[in-house]
Amino acid sequence: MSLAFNLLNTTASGGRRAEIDLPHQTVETPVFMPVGTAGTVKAVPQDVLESLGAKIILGNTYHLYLRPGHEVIRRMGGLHRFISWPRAMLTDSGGFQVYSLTQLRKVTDEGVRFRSHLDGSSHFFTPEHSMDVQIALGADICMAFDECTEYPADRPRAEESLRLTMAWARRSLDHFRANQHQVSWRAEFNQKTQSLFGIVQGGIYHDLRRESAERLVEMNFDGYAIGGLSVGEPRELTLEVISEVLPLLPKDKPRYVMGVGYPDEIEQYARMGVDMMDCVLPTRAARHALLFTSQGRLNIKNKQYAEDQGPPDPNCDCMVCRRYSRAYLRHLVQCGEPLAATLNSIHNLAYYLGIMQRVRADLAPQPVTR
RNA sequence: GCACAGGUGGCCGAGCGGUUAAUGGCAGCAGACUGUAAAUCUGCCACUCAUUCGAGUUACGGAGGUUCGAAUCCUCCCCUGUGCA
Repeated sequence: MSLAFNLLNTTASGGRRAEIDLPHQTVETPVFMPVGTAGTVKAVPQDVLESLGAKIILGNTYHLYLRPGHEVIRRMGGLHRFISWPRAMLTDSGGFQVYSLTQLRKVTDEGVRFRSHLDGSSHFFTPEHSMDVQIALGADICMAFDECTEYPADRPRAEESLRLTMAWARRSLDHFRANQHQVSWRAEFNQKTQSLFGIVQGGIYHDLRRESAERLVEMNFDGYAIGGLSVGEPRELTLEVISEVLPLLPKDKPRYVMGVGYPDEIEQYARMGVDMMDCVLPTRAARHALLFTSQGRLNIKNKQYAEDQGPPDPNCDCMVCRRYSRAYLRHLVQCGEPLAATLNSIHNLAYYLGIMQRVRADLAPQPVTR
């Protein structure tokens, strides 16, 4: 008893409008999930996230295990309570770190040995360990421990990576099923527990992707993610892989494309039938002074905005655009003021969440006309 | 007034006879960021000409001098800091 997926409408082009009932929140999809790796969506307070309409955010197993430690978080009542986030959460498994910390880890069949990027200490992650940490954290959705395959990966490399991810998916699922009853909030939510998603890998090879999807579906996860994308491959390939994999996934379960994307990408994928997406881009770009607007990219630190009294995006009614000028935002960036990161992040998240809201409206069941 | 220590490109600061248009850092200008080792990284940053390779000009407080060659050595002057009067 973990998750209920209520499909409300499907369009001809494959787009889906649905609701995912999670213990902490009902999430309307397609949904964009802001990334809060270390227990914070960087620079944005939780109450602001709520007012922006964010219904589900991410946390990261690897980072929170290292600091403050999953046992600390367990003792603090779980991640929701620890960071004071009442809505839904999803934790990534650490699989992406197998990819991104390539200089700091060693992969074996058994698991991955990481050297901490914080202090160099050694830590061994297995699928079982990732599940234990994620159960301690207590997010509504957990992710199987995978290896995010890099790009480019030649055929033998993609096969080997897939073999590993599939074996780890099995182990993740078995360990998760055996231990999911331990989640701290189970009694509070009518015996509901966490959900576990499997992750499709296979690089850019369609048959590997297909094999991956089929094997995961057989294992019967609560939802399915497409991973290993947005790791440097051309956009057309990303699109190709998503198009190839989506039809292979069960229609009655959530589909999640991990780590995407630019504003036009998330809109495109959502209209194709992707239910969930997450990306660091809106928040990272914001901290680096790049705003996404209805008129395109806006590098707010550019000199040309020094005396621009207009709002960052004239077509945006977010709390930042309603109140502050481009000139002021640029000034904050120039001064290195922390508020720059906060305001820029709020706008970018508002923009991303706004895109999803529009797409959801478009995908909603239309009133019958006759 | 005397004694030390100094005056280097927008700022700070290396260099102390030749591979120096001058190391670094900051500021400035621009670009990149896709399940966050990222409030990070990359490029440019004297002037003029050239699309590129490049060419030329002016530069290390000022003026002289020594030397094949000076930001670097010498002389005088100006200025700054500290100490003593």
